[in-house]
This record gives sequence, structure tokens and C-alpha cells, in this order.
Amino acid sequence: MGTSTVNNGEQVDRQSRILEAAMDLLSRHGIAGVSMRAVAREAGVALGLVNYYYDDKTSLIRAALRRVDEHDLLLVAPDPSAAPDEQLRKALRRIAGADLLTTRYLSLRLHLWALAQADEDYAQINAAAFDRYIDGLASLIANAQPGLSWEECRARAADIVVIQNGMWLTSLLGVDRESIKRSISRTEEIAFAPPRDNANQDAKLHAY
Amino acid sequence: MGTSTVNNGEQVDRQSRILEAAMDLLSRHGIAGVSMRAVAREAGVALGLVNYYYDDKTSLIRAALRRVDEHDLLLVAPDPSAAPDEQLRKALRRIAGADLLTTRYLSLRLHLWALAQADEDYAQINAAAFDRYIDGLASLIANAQPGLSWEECRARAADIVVIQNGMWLTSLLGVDRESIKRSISRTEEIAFAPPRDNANQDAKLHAY
DNA sequence: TGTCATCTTGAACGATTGTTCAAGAAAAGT
DNA sequence: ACTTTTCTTGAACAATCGTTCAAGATGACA
Repeated sequence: MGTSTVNNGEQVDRQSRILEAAMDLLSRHGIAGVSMRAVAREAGVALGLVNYYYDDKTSLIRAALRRVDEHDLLLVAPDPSAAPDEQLRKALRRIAGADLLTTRYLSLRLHLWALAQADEDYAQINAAAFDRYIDGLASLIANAQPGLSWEECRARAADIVVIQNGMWLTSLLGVDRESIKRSISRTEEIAFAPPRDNANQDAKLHAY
Repeated sequence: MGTSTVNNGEQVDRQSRILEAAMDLLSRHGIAGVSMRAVAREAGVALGLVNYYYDDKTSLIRAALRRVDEHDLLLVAPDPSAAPDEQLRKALRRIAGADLLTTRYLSLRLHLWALAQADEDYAQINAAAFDRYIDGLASLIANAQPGLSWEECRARAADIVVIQNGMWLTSLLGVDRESIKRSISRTEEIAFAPPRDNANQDAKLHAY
């Protein structure tokens, strides 16, 4: 593994290997660990090549951010092969899937959020993806529960996202898996709750 | 504001002004914006003084981390002047307080989490504080609901923390305040729920 | 083969980083 | 008054950073 251009099947496409390396470093060591040289070393390419495919360091990070956002959107993508309520249930349970709850992914998400908080440019990309995610989730709810208004679907999606973000974040801190499972069913309760009386709109529920 | 040693009332204690400056920069520009020179400039002191009070950059960040953790613990501190269930309710509602939901605090928390994820040293401090927070919350629950076992209190505290972390995180992304209010009452429902039948221990609740 | 566009390399640049340190100012102790 | 400790400064150091660029390698097409 050194100078050859086509070694195994995945040796090609250095550009995506560079992006992968950047995401790897970001998830493991934070933004401080993502230097152009470290990315090049991790990807097994020369320093100049990183700047060849990505003009800036910021555009490299931007690409990583877009990649993760794209991945997140797939979680709430419609799946025509399943019934509406099954689509919704699957989407909600995917959050606790083994591929999602890996430290690599969660840590990557956390660092990207932190970057978005510090940089206006990243923040806009992030906010747009966040909106689309809520929209996707609200659509799944609308399909599964035709009796709900669109605003009610958006509101439920927002509530669910709060819990999902909490699960993602808290998983990194090492909360036990039982709590995650209970949180998952809590999102299902929100999603599948019957339409409520509109007169009693404030959030207080009196009985449990 | 220049060479004087005692200007206004808060001119003294340069050490804590340095720490404050570091936390300010961290919350606004992330870890990349926290250089020793930037901290010195923000605090209005010379560069060398930062290294005089804090040996390392890491020990400066560590001090900031401990400070925030300390602040978080106060949120679940017992308050002898109120009834147990009122203590619990107040603690749960404090999360949505105006001082907590500021961008400055939330962003600071987020960046510290990200740092803890990248650095083993910070991670331990963070994990310990997280444990103490859950313990404090579980104690409030135990006092308000004497019929619950300690494990049940810990479990409920863990579930509540998931939602609270979700609120903190999602607030930064700009979720609407109505969703926050609903999430708050969701934490209250968890905390004040009557003891459940122990035989049915898995998380599925059949009716809403 | 020769020509061209694309890909890849690593040296080099200036800027910024964390840290050290000699020197001095301020305060406290005698 | 003098001595000693504590606080404060900014210059200096080596290291690393992001970026640029001339040069070469590779592949496509004639």
C-alpha cells in the first residue's frame, strides 16, 4: 500500500477518501485535530491534493457537513414498500439502530453542531437541513395519521426531534440503553397519539 | 481602561476575568477562537498573565468546564425552603428559564461537550458531572415521590435528562418555544407519574 | 507517437499558535 | 527604610497552521 494507483477496490476516488478522512478525524479529535496535513496523512495522499479537491479548509468541512445532513435526511425518507404507519414506526426506531448510535457518528454530529454554532456559514446549512428533517418527519406523521392538520404534524415532529436530539447527545455521555428504549417509545406515543381536543391547546396534561 | 489596577468594582481579580473571557470566546467562536492571545485581549491583560494563572491552555479549558458543570449542578440542588414536590417542579422548569436558554450558555455547553468528546481528560470531568446531575435529579424525585425505589428514580432521572439535553441542543437550532414548553411538561409527567406495575417493566405503554 | 487535460507531489511562504522567560511593577512583610 | 513575595508585561522561541505553486506523473485522445 504505497504508490500504486489502483490497489484494491476502494483505492480509487481519492476525493471521497479525503472527505472520509476528514470526517474520521473530526469525529475522533474534534476540529482541532482536522488539519490539512492530518487529513492528507489519514487519507494517504499528499498535502497538495487536499487543496486540489477542496479549495479551502472551510469547503472541506462544508462538504462533510452536507454529507452528514444528507445521511440524516435518509432517516425520514418515505419508503413506498411499507404501509404509512409502518414507515413512521421504522423511522422512529431507526434512531436507536446500531449504525446510528456509534460513537463515530454521534461524535461527528456533535462536532458539526458545534462548528455550526461558531460559524454563520455552517449554521445556515445546518438550519436548512434541520428544517428538511422536521418536514420529512412531519410528512411521515401526516401520512400515517390523515386526520391531523399539517401544523399539528409539524408540532409533533418538533417534539419528537427534541427527544431524538436528546438521545443522540445523551448516548455520548453513556446513558444506559434502557433509557434510550423508553425514549424511543415516547417518540412513538407522540407520533401515534390520537388527535387532541383543540380547545385544550396549552401543553398541560392533567392526568397521566 | 488601560493601566490602572483598580478601576471600577470589577477590575480586580484578573484571574476570573481571564476565565470569563475564555468562556465568552468559547461560546461565541468555538475552540478555534480561543487562543491565549485572544483570551488575553478579551480580558484586557497581557499574554503572559494567562499562562501565569493557568499553566496550560488545557487547564484553562478545564477550569471553564468545571465552572459550567458547577453551575449545572445548582439546577438540581435541594432547596429546604420549599416542599419536595415543589422543589422538583421548580427544578424541571428552570431548564426553560431565560438565563438558561441564552445562546451564550447553550453554545458554551455544546462546545464543552464537543471538547469532552475529543479529549479523554475533559471526558472524565464531564462524565462525573453528568453522574452527579442525574443523582441530584433522582434525589429530588425520591423526595417528592417517597413510594419509588431508588433505581426507579434513577431511571426516571435518566429519561428526563434525555429530554432536557434535547431541549438544550434543539434550542440552538431554533425550535419554537411552544415545543420547549411541551417538552417541559413531558419531563414533569415522567417525574410525577405514579409508581408503575413492576411486572410490566418493558417500556411499552399501550394507551395514551 | 505526440498533445493535451487531469491528477498528484512536496517544498516553500507568511501567519498564527502555545509556551517560556527575563525584567519590571505592586504589594506585603519586616 | 529595605527585603521578599506576588503580580504583570511583552519580546522571543520553536512548532504548526492554511495556502500557493512549480514540477512531474498519469491517462485520454489524436
